[in-house]
Amino acid sequence: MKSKELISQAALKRLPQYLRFIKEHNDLEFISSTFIAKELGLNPILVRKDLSLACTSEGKPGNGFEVRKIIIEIEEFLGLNKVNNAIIVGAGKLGQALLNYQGFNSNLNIEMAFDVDENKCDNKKIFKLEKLKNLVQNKNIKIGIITVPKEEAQNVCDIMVSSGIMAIWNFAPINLKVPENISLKNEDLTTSALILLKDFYNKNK
Amino acid sequence: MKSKELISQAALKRLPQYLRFIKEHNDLEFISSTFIAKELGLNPILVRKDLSLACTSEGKPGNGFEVRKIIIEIEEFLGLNKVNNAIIVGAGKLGQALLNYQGFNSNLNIEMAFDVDENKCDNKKIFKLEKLKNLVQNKNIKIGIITVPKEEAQNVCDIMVSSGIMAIWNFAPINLKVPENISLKNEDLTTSALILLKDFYNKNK
DNA sequence: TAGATTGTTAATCGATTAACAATC
DNA sequence: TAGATTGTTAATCGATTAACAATC
Repeated sequence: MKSKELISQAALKRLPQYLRFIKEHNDLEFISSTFIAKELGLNPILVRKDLSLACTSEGKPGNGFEVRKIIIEIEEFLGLNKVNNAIIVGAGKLGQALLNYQGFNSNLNIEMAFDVDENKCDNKKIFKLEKLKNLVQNKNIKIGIITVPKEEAQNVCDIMVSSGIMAIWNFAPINLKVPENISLKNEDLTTSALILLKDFYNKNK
Repeated sequence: MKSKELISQAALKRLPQYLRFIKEHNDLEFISSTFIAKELGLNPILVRKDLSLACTSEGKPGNGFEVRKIIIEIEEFLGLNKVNNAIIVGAGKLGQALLNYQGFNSNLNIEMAFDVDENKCDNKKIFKLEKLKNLVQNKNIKIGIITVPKEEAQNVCDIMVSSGIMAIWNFAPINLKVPENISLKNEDLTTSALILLKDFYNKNK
């Protein structure tokens, strides 16, 4: 088995895009990097490079990659076949949107939701925040999602960390402080909107 | 006025982070790149470089940057003082979350929401999708947000483009096709979650 | 003046692309 | 065989970091 370098953040963002595209063409037996690249507006060499990092099977010169195989291999590489149990704190609109989100390929399973107000949402059971530590530890959950207002985010984050949560997906617009062994991903909607607007202004000036 | 190179995507993502941090310290008269960098876990030279791209005023050797001034200049650079009117299509939970989101510094103003079902949300007026083109053109709105299921996303996107929308913020997990003069920002929650999970597994293996 | 910090120029690093021989 | 595509090695490009003289 060839030893693999650590994949870059950039490549990691492209892989789900490839996967989506390849799955849309699962009627084909083979798919080439040329084709993928052209449709997604990327460089074919880049696509090959990325695929070589994620896949164990190799492409067939002249034909491309075996569709059936690389779908499985990319999914395997991205960990899409594992179920990851998570909790969410903050049962406002955004929290509920994530609770109901169909997009997570059963890869991320939000098992429980917490809020200071346990009646926030009518169609799901919401637990009081105080119960978090106990439940998280009993169920051995390692992933936490923060969808509370920014004023409460650091506090919630600290509670999560002290309860054994090791990966935090933060939707509050604030720079959270976490120990460095904790994985943190900020989903900063404000910044995203800003990037879009900037691009828009650049194109139209 | 010194001519500025086009700012990189990476720098553009850091600037809001700086801004947030600097604003938290608006009791100071001066703030140094050293201090900002240390607190945010970045390289001070990088911070200086980024600030030099966004700000017109220069730092004072030995002291740093004038807090009052660079807050204004970064906001100006990021366009945070402009109000950008937008529409949203898809009034489900995620759409409602965005409609109610307090985080957009009044920078992004979602003026109207559309859905196939005009009774989707009780506390806001939702317009029928058919009315989009007329309303968007009358109000001269250039920014559209897509929060519909992925099956409908491309159709909604096409309607937006043909109505004059020039910048699209897409929350559906699908690769939309848009003409190249249109700005498109995909907010792919699935991919985000995946990046977090990957990092988590890397750290804990 | 000494200490801190600046902005600039050059060096390094990593990611993307080009060139090309090998293979189906 | 000819055409298409592969994976690898080397070149390029862009972003980050280092070195350092200038300034408060």
